Amino acid sequence: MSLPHALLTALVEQPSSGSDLAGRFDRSIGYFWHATHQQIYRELGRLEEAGWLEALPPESGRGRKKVYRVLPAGRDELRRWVAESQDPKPLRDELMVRMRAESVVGPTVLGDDIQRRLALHQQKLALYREIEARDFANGSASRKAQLQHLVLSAGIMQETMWIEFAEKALAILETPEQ
Amino acid sequence: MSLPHALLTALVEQPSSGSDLAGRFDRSIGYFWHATHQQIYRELGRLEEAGWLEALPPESGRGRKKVYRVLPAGRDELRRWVAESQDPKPLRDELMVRMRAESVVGPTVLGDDIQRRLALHQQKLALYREIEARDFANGSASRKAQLQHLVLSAGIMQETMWIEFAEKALAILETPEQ
DNA sequence: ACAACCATGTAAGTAGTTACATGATTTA
DNA sequence: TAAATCATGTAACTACTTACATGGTTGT
Repeated sequence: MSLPHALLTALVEQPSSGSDLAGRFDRSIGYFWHATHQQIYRELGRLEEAGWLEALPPESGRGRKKVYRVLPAGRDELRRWVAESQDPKPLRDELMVRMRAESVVGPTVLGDDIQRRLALHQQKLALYREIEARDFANGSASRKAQLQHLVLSAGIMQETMWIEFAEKALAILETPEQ
Repeated sequence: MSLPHALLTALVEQPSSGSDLAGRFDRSIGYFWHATHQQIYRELGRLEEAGWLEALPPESGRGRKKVYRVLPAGRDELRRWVAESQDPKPLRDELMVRMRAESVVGPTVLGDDIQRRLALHQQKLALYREIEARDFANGSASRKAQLQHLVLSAGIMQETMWIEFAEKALAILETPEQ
């Protein structure tokens, strides 16, 4: 279960409010761990309850945002969790189910949807490459930068793979049956 | 939601009982869609309720296995679903969270676990290549065979990518800090 | 002051997980 | 005939999703 630890990580990097976090889970962190604002608020409550976070006193009278920061116990928990061994989660790839279904009840218009998604993945790849050029132009000196670059490059590899797959799929799906 | 359609696909390919399906979801189908026997039995009940499946009369007196086959309505539903457009599911990659956490609270022994998982992925890749050599040795003549080969090759690409990633990660994690 | 939006939250529902139960069949 | 295993199933729980609610803040 990673959501609490994804939040701890995000908050170690930068103390934030729920809505700040929701924003970050739509961008950088969200590229490898998605969460909605409902999940985030609920989990922040639990983490505070567990004594891993504290809410900073509402600053400058503006009674709106509730900014959290990670307590030492939370840092310890995060360090413990990172070192924990985990098995790879069982896969669930909806598209592969569709491909296999197509192969037994097809032909269908599955190709249309793959075409559409191909465009999405090309966009995402372009975005990742842009981030890479902006944030990791030089030779990634520190260990921290190297690890963060590696995470980004995993995203790039995945999008590249997806695009390759989609192109192969289209080649098969769009070839008229003999 | 793909489980019902994964089951329909599996049953179009081959009418089966719940436990047969559980076995197939540990092998071929399970390589891209995981399901436990509890999910399978529950869902078979729903699909029969919906009129998409029927249970064959228990054959030859052995009152044990309940074999299902797909009814025409189920085939129609499957064809409809394949052509439906879907957005890519938001990612949730636990390992990437761990990498990013390592980068802020590390160094930890994360490398040990990656080493262990690297071996698992190498095994899986070897298995996929074996299946490929056995089932798709010749030039994949029919459309059906081409699509099934493509699904398998997606698995091969993914495992290959994972191995590449793990090796890069280990190179960083095992370099002593300057 | 009114509308639009922002930040936080509640409620209800679904998919998937984990632990346990029951009867039927095979094996020692 | 007792033990082990197989096939089917129930129950309780957790994570995630979708839809809605409330009160505070900003802009006109």
